[in-house]
Amino acid sequence: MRERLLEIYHRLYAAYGPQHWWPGEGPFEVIVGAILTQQVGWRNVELAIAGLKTAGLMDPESLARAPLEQIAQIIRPTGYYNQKAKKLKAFLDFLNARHNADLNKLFSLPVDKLREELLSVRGIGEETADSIILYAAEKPSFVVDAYTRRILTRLGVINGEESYGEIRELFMKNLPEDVPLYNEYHALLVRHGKERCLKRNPRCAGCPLADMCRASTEARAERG
DNA sequence: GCCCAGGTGGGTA
DNA sequence: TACCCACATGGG
Repeated sequence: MRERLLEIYHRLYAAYGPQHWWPGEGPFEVIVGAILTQQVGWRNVELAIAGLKTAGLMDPESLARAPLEQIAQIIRPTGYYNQKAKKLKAFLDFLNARHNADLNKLFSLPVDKLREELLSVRGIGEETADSIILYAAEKPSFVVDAYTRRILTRLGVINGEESYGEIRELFMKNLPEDVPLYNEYHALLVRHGKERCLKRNPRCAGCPLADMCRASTEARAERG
């Protein structure tokens, strides 16, 4: 499995190159972006982040002081804006209550404890927690998303029914614990996922994983 | 007009 | 546990 996961990584890297994730500046902006990107395209998130910066709210203190309604209006382009405004507030309340509003204190926790605390915040689920750990705290926690599941299923690496935690463990138990590797791997899976090759490129022209896809399809056919 | 996008939490059986 | 639903805007 280790060789297989590394082969996929090397193919994607050769095809797409470094993705320079996370897009954005600084740990707080990464956290805000991780919450705002839930179930919405990144382009919409950029609009919201620009709006927060213009309003002078892209720091924990200012955002914590801003009225919920103001935040909601600024982040409208990301959809679910009322929910997401509450999620941002919930994180800030947590940071203030548990870590004296200091991101460095939060990030000084061991990964498991950090993950557990993030998951206790209303509105932060597994993917958002892992995104914050990996891309804001820069600690090793593999991020699994819809593209990850779709691509691995297509390649026959998983059957698609696995839980988030099972897929995360598949990566973390088979790959070296390496932050830059986790960073690039997840970013490349998203990059590849956006190709939508199944819909728009049925013949897999130029796809770096085309032969692996075909082998998986044939193996499935043989099993019946 | 329709479908999808770097999810999450709450409710019901 | 396994579904089902609400949350909502912008781009193809």
